[in-house]
Amino acid sequence: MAKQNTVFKDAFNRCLTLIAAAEALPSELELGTSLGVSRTTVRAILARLKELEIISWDKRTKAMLRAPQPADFFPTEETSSLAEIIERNFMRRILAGGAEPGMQINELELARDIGTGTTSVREFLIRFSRFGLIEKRPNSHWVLKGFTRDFALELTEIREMFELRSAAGFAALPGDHPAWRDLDEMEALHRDMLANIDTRYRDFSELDERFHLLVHRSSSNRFIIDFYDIITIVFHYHYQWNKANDRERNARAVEEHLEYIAALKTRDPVAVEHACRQHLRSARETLLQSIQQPET
Amino acid sequence: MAKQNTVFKDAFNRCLTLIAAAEALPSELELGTSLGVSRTTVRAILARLKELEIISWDKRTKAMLRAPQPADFFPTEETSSLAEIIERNFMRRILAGGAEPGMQINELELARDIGTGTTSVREFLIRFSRFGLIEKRPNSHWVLKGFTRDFALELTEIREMFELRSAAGFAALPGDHPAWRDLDEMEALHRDMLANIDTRYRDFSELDERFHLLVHRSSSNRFIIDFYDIITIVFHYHYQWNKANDRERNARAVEEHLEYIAALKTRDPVAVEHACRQHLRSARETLLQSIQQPET
DNA sequence: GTTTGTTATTTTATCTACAATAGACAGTTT
DNA sequence: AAACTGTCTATTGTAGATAAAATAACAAAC
Repeated sequence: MAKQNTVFKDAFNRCLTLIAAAEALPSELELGTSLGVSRTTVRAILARLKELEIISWDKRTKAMLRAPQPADFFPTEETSSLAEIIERNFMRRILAGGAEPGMQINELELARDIGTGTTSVREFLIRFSRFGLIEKRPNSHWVLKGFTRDFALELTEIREMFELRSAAGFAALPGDHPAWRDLDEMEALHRDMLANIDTRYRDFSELDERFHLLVHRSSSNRFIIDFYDIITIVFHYHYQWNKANDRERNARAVEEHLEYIAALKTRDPVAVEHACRQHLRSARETLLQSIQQPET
Repeated sequence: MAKQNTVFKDAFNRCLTLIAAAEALPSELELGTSLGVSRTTVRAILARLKELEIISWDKRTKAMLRAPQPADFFPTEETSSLAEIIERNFMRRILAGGAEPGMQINELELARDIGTGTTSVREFLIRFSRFGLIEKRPNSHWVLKGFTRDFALELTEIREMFELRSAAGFAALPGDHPAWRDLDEMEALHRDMLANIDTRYRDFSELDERFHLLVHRSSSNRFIIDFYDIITIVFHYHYQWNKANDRERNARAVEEHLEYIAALKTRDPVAVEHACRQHLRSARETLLQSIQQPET
């Protein structure tokens, strides 16, 4: 197999939920842009919808025949791209499993375990290397540097520099900048979550990511925004892995975000810095607490 | 061809210059470590040396038969790794050639032009993408973001944050830290160069890189050190490409480095920050001047 | 003028194969 | 017995091939 048709399968599934609501089907081109795929793929999707007799399709007359059933969807395992599969697999190994720093990483072995070719694994490792957790020895293996205390400290040091700068930049944005509206929206989402924190606290990870990204984007510096990818992936997997006290931790974090947002709105640099530092301090604590070994 | 034997050829050449001086040949293992290659490669080198009748080789008795001739060396074109070739080629295209931002990059075309397989080009692009000059559209092409004024400003913004922090960290190192000796050595190199600036100014690029790396290393933060790769590659190719007034520019920079070094030695945070800012300001000016188009 | 049918072409994502290189182990020499 | 060498195996680096997906072109249909 040269290429899995995961793009098709994933778009097909999304298309099913999309059309379940709407009655009339839009044009091919329109469907393509709303699903984020090309016309070739859209036509493949339409062909399959017709085959399953979910829609009738003759030229530009497309009509719903029946509502999509759960059985119509492709299984979710088949909709993730290879890169996602490899990432999940790899992160599970190095975060959950006992992966000691210094361990060697073998491309072929990794590929076999995941059930994929070496090329994809290789490309993943190259992309992943920018996160500073692995390192390549040319003509030889990769070395796992490990999710150590040092790593967390170095990561948060940069994060704090960047976030303080971004926050100051945000507070200095002109009053008619669209970011202020986004911030209002963000505040509403936080208040919503806080009101129903007992049932919603698991969704905090995603909200957290969106909030900080909003702040960082105001820096309009590609290096700051790109660096946030590292934070995102680390915290994303970290949340999945370390669930101790997450209800309280997240509730506290939502409150801190609200204070941070309020400070931004005052546009007072001193207040912003104070709220930002406060939140960053507890984020660091949370991260450090989850790392067992007291590394040098 | 599955793999070029550039490691062998390069190591062979270095071995020729190495043994030209020494009389006796060391053991295979020793030779391997001093050339930075494995025993397999060392044995291939020895076999060729014997074939060319430069040495006699029987088990552990190895003796020089004649001095190496220029003709014995492999041509330098054959000693660069594929990654280096691709990098040079690509940088020439995007820096020297008129590469407009927004241009599409085609893996296959690039590979054909360079005379290599697509895999290597692809891997290069993935590695290179962390420099923020190109961006990938999944399932589609790469987009050149271009070496624009914006890029230079974003790059120098981060550089200045990191360097100020590193410089402050350096000044705070304990007095017996080995970095102080390295700094003395670095100072001597600068004085040497300044004394013969008319003939030596072309070597400044390399000295510059070494000096700043020394400062950054004191941060012992992998993200700061890694980021310096971007600075290095940009300035490296930038020097090759923009030679206007380089004699004066470099002379001035050497002087600034000496002031910077002197400030570090005082260990006075205020003096350090002042000298550091001074140097960073002129480095930024130099970079910006070389970018023609006044981008938004 | 927008949408579709049709068809062809281009380009990426991924697999497989193979030479170069690294590394391990056992045997040999001093 | 320590250092070195002969031999073998494992792994990486790279090329080439192939299916999925994107892109393009254009006439026909609405």
